[in-house]
Amino acid sequence: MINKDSIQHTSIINNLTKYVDFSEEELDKFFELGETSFYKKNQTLVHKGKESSPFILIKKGCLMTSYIDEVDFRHVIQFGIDNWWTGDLNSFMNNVPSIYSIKAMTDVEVLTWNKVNFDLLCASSPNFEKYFRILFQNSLISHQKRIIRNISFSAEQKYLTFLKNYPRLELIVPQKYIASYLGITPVFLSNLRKKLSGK
Amino acid sequence: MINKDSIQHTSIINNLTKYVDFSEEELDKFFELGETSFYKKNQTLVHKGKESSPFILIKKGCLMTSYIDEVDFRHVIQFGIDNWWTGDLNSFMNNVPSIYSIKAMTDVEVLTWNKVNFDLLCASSPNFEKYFRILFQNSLISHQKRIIRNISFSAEQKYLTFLKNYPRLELIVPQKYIASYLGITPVFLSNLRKKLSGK
DNA sequence: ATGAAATATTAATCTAGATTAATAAAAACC
DNA sequence: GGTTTTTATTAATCTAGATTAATATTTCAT
Repeated sequence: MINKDSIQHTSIINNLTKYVDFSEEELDKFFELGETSFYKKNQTLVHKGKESSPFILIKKGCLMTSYIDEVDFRHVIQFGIDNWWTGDLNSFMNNVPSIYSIKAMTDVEVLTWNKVNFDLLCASSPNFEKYFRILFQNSLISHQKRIIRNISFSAEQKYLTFLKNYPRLELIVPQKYIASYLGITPVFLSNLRKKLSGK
Repeated sequence: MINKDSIQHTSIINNLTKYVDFSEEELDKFFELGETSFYKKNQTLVHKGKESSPFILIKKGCLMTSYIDEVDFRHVIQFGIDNWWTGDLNSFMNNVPSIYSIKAMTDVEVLTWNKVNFDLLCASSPNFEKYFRILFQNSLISHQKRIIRNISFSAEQKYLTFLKNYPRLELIVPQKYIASYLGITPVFLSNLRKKLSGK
């Protein structure tokens, strides 16, 4: 049975089958257990300290995940775009309130799984365990690289790397959030940009 | 069949069965495919840019993973102790030379898997996929927390958090490596320690 | 135990990036 | 389309942490 949405789902399927050889039925199960929803730009999907986070696959658009500290200061920890997974993993897996806030930077369409459906999915075939193992593994590798950058790069190097890694995002996301992601102040990022543009 | 080493392996088994319900046979397979080796303090297990990294489970002792940059400057990215997994995941999974150097901080005993044996292990039972999925997932959660600390904590906060997270390590590991792990200079860490001791 | 090498401390100076505050430019709203 | 709100720029000042260099301490090899 071919899924009704299969045309829109092509790029997701390409992504899934990149590492694991899923059958038609498995793919159907995947979409069947996921729930599609839409959010408007600037809407908050997950509120810090309130509901637990679902596991989110972004179909279209851009989401921003941030940590809000004790003095209500926002620290951006991730941007996600088309085909990226996001969500507060800890909140999701252990059903505790999210420590992050997740907000739409553009209108977005997402597929989400709650813990129950995620467990059903994993239980339905070991291929999903494998897929998520590899997904987390790759994510871990890039998190390690980011830590190296944090420790050893200057603000300028971090910014240039960001531009390389997320070429589109500068046009979509307010600069102050990019500064926060890089761990620098918006004022300093503005100075940096001026300096770089004069080169 | 009870494994000969089973007494020494108790704490590893406790760790494995914490998240996944492994059978006796599965545990046997685990130890059968892993290779035990011993290293002396200060020995380098994995050389940056040379061999690919195995996947390493530390049975006893302390390993340090560091990234050596273009100008041969060392950036410590992880300490591992008893029961921790370590290794250059990317190098291991894709069979490319390690970008990290892994060095023994104490005499160590490790169990290692090469890619072939890791794949055999994962293929032998979906329980291993599940175990590694959860392992990577948890590791991801703590990497995210570390990124938040990197972005938002002062050197002092980072150091205090380090002491809480790794209470024993300060006595084992030269201070300059701890400074590197925190992303500060050894000189500044020394100043910090003096300031803190006077409180 | 003794000397050589590695590590840690201390003090002086310097700088990348923070902070504050005022102005300019963009977005958002009715 | 004008007004309010949010975001970005610019400039002046400040500080956490870096750098350099000299001294003290610890570790290691013989």
